[in-house]
Formats: sequence, C-alpha cells, structure tokens
Amino acid sequence: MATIRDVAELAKVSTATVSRVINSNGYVNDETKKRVKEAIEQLNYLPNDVARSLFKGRSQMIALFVPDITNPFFPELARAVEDVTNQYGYTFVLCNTDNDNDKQMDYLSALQQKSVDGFIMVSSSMTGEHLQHIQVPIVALDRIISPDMSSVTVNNRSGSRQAVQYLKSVGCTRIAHIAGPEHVDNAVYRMRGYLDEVKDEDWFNSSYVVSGAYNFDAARKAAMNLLTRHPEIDGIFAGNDLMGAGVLNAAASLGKKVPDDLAVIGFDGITMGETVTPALTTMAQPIYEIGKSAAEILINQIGTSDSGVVTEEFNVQLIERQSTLRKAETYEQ
Amino acid sequence: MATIRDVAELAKVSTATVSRVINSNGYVNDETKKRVKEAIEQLNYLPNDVARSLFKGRSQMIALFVPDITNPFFPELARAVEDVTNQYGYTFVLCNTDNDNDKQMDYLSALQQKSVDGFIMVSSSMTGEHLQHIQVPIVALDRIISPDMSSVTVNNRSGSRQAVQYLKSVGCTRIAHIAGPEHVDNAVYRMRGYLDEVKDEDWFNSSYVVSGAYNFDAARKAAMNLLTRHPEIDGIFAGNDLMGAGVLNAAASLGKKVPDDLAVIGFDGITMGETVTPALTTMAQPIYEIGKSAAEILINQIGTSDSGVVTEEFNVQLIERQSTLRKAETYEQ
DNA sequence: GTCTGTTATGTAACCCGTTACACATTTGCA
DNA sequence: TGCAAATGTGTAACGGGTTACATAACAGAC
Repeated sequence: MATIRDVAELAKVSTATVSRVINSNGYVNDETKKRVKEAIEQLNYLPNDVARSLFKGRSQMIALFVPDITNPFFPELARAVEDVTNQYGYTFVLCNTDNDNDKQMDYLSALQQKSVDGFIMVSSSMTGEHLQHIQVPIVALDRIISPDMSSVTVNNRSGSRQAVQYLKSVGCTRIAHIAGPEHVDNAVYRMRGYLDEVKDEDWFNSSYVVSGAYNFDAARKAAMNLLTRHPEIDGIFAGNDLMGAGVLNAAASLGKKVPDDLAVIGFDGITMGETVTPALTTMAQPIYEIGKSAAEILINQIGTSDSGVVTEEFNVQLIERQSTLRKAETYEQ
Repeated sequence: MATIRDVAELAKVSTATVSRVINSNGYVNDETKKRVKEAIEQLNYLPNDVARSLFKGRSQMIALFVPDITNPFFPELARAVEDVTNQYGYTFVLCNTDNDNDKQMDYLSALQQKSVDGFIMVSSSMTGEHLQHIQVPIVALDRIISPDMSSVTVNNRSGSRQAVQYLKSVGCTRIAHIAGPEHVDNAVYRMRGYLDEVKDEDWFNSSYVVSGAYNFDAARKAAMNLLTRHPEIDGIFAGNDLMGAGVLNAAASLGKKVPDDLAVIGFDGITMGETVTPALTTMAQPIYEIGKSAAEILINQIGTSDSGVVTEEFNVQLIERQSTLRKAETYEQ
C-alpha cells in the first residue's frame, strides 16, 4: 500500500502539501495540485484511515445496538440507520446485544477503544449510570434509556388505544391483550394504552391481559392458552407483529377463523405482517423514519459536540389488512 | 482518556514495560507487573485500538457483506458470523450491499482504509477480478464468487432434487418451480435440481418453471399467475422460503387448500417458515453452521496468512411441516 | 574466573496522516 | 513606495501504541 510519503516523493512536494490536496485544506497552487493528483492516481493511493483516526481521535464509525437482529423489526431499523450514516460518510457497525448487559458493556469498551464517534441504542437494560462515562454522543431508539439522553420513539400508549378502539369499531366485544416483556418500556406503554380503553368495560377481566415476550413462540403459546380458557374472546391486540403472527398461528391451530371469529391486530408494521395469512392488521411505526431520525440526531450531536437533549416521538398509523377486515366492515368501506 | 504514558509514569516504568504487561510479552518482573496493573486499574486505562491498528496494520475487524439485511435468511447468518468473530476478539461489521457493485466497491475501499482484517461475502455480482487487488483474505458464503476463493455453500442441486422427490412422495403429480433470480448461482443450481427430477416426466411442461426474485412479492405474483393458468398444479417447489411464503399467500387468495390441493416446499429453513400458516415445509440449510464455518475459515486464513483455498459444502435437510403434510401422509407416519 | 544464557528494563524509531509554525513570495491598497 | 494580507510550501511535532536494539544484572557451566 502506497503511503502519503510515496505520493509526496513522486510529486516532488512535501507530505503536508499532499495532505492539503487530499483534504482540500489551505493553499495549494493549481499546478502543484495537478501533479499531486496524478501521483495519487498513479500509485493508486488511498489514505490510511487508521492513521487519520489516531490523529483526530475520531474514526468515522457509528454503532447501532439492537437486542436481536433476527427479529425482523430490527433489520428494517438497521437499514435506515445504515443508509443515513453511510450517506454522511460514516461506517456503520451493527451489534447484537441479546439485551445482555455484559455483552453491551463489552461492545461499549471495544468500540470506545476504536474511537467510535457515537452510539444508537435500542436497549431496555442499559441505564444512564451504565453510560455516564461514555465520552461520545448516544441516542436511544425505540426505548427510552434516560431522561437526559436524546431519544426517538413512537406514541406507544395512544397508538395502542387507537388499536383497541379500532377492534371495537370492527365489532369486537371481548378484547384481550398479549403483552410484550415487562422490562421493556414500550411494552408497558402499549399495555397501559390497552387498559385505558378496556378497564371500564363491564366485560373486562384482568385475565384478558397476559404477558409474554416479543417473539412468536411465547405469543403463540399464550394465545393458545387464552383462547382455550376464554373462548368468548373475539379480538386480540398483540404487543407487536411477531406476536400477532403467533396469535394467528394459535387461532389456526384451534380452528378459529380470523377475522370472523377473532380479529387480530399487531404493532410495528414490519413487512412480515404482509406475508402471513391472513395478512396482519397493525399499528405501523414509521420504522425507516425513526431510524433515520435517530441517525440524523446523532450525527448532528457528533458534529456540534452539543449535548442538548432531543426527544422525538413519532406517530403510529393504522394499516388495515385481512386479520381484522370482516365481511361486514369490508362492505362498509 | 489515560494513555500508556500516564500508566508508565504512575507505575514508574517505561511505556515498553507497560506494553509488555498488557500483551503478556517479553520479561517483566512480578513486582513490576503488579505495580503496572495497579496503575492501569487506578487510571481506568484502556489501550487505544487505533494506535495499535496503525502499528500492526490490522484492526481486528471482520466485515460481512449481505445483499439484503431485511431478508430474514441473512440476519440468521449474520448472527452466526457475529458470534464467532466476537468470540475470537474481532469486531463485526455488517454491510448491506443491495448486490450493487458500486456499493460493494465503496465498502471495500472504505474498509480497506480502516485495515479490516478480512471479508465474508454473500455476493452474486462480485467476481474474482473485482477482488484481485484486495490484500486480505475473503471467504464467499452462500454463493461462490470464484474457484480460487474459499467458500461455504450447501448442496443446492441435490437438495432440490430431494425436495422434488419428496413432493412426489406425498402424491404430487404436477410439480412446478418458482425460481430465484437467474444471476444468483444457487438459484440456478436449485432450478437444475428441479429439472433433473421432472424433465423426463410425461406431464412436464416448460411453463412449469417460472423465474422470479428472492422475495415475497415476486413469488406471490408468479404463483398467482401460474396457478391461474395451470390449475392442475398440485405441488410447488419455491426457490427459497420467502418465496414459499409468497406461494402460500397466493394459494390462500385463490382459495386453494394447502396442503391438500397444493403442497408447497421452500428452501433455506429460516425461522419465518414456522410462523406462516400453514407452516412451511422446507429444505433447511444449516444456517448457523455455514455462517460459523465461513467465519472460522476466514479467521484461520487471517491467522496464518495461508491463502489455501477451502471449499465446504454442507447438506440441506428436509423439515416437514403443514404445507406438505397431507392427511394420508400424516397417517402413514 | 570467564563465558553464555536468562531475566529485566529502558531508549527511540516506527506506523501514517495532520497541522502548527516558519518562511518566502506575491498581491492589493493606501 | 511601503506594509499588510493572501498565497504557497516545507519542517517537524504529534497522536498512542509496539518492538528492535542496547544495556545490565545475575545464574549456572566449565
């Protein structure tokens, strides 16, 4: 690999001048600039980013922490973050944390040692204390980490209310909720939103709320259980789309017809919701937008070393699909 | 951030000695070692990886190129690569290429400038020529790039034959294939495997093979078309599981009962196959294993700078699920 | 007692860009 | 004409580790 000194020698200038040409810094005569550019071309020279990073103390890398890359919500989010960070010339590093604190702390120090410029974190186990000694900006995504850290989230609670209202509007009279994990803030907000809408209904019964995990299997089992024990249930609001798919699967196993016997709505708006049968109605997050926004906030904070806290809350949007489109309603539209 | 000089000063030794302690290199007196370790502890010192990388010309980073992170096959693969690379102390960088050559070349130079230690590539657009000037080891995964580059793949052709044989064994007498993109080698092998099994059947008709893309929508449309035009088809071998899900969706739209009117088998063995209704029978790749194997081969080549070409081919395995489990067959088991 | 090998530690060059500072020349304006 | 500002380029220190080489003390062998 050619170095800047090789280029300097070939162009008969100093390394400082080459550096000026590369970075369009300071004064360089047009004639000289041309010679340097030719030398660069000839030697196929690429500047060594490591040397650059060492001097600057910055590496042009941004890391995204997600709990589980095999949950389709996160690749969609990662995609957005990657696009934006690349666009601004950063290298994107994806870290899978399993929401395990040790793994997150390991990644944090490994990446700090590499002079990473900033972090975007989807985490429900990190706290402000864990992160207080981190020198670079951090933006929390999808889940709030601490009130004094920038974050990008959605209106989980009111979105959930909307989901339940919608189930009522398609004629559901016994609506259950299969909730996400209790230690994840957005799962809690979603459950609260559900409760806001149902707690005063005379049919409401606390056993209509069951808690699970943000995955297919747990939701499937929970739904099997719930629907067996409470055959009167005719609507389920699932904590997310993956869980919604689990509910659909359970319904099929039990011979319940969706949407006619049971209407199902999820949350997130992942592509997978379109691929299940019947397609899953959902409260869609603007996934790409929130990822993009988190990346932009972070990059802005990196640029300005301004530690002002920015919190953005996006709105979710109802997307109707087959899992709630009962014949009667279909006609109404 | 404390530097090695701060540690040296506090421990009253030279930086060389501190370096020896950190890396367990050369001779250091036990007493001295203890003093240095205390100083490191006290200053909360972490070595700067950038400085290290600059000197060594290596960064302890490994990059994985995948065409599309939102296709669930790749996160599962990435998961394996990440686990193994982390285990060996490497930082894992995931790059989404869209199979776009420019994007891949951009990533290649950006990462080379960062002294990345090696690449694992899922690519059907890169060739040996594109990569000939890359100085670090590369392992091709899922798709072969060049005969003189290490690779990890599966027996696509014989696996596909097995899939078609299996459809025959559950009673299918008109079997179609919705193929993956023609520019992807494994899609071609899968199609060949299909043809091996059907080309001599008297019912075979070249319009039973339609080509699509490795995604849900294209497969869905292709299946709608195929099944409308050829209502006699009673078995479909889809190019991968995502396409299999598309076929299931098309069947549902057309009121075809799966598996009784139409048996469907996919390829890949992604988790998503279990979450669709009915669950999708598939020729499962040992996804985690192939990712792991690619990472191990790469790390081995990095360690030894041995450029010997290793090619591994894993076997796929039939996983029977509802999409082919006809009642008759169920009883037979 | 001398020689060799092991143990222990320090000095300084090196990896490769970046940039503060120095110096020289030219331009512009009073 | 005189002086400040703009232009052009080089020298060398710097960032933070690593390691070749030098040096020295000491143990064991002959």
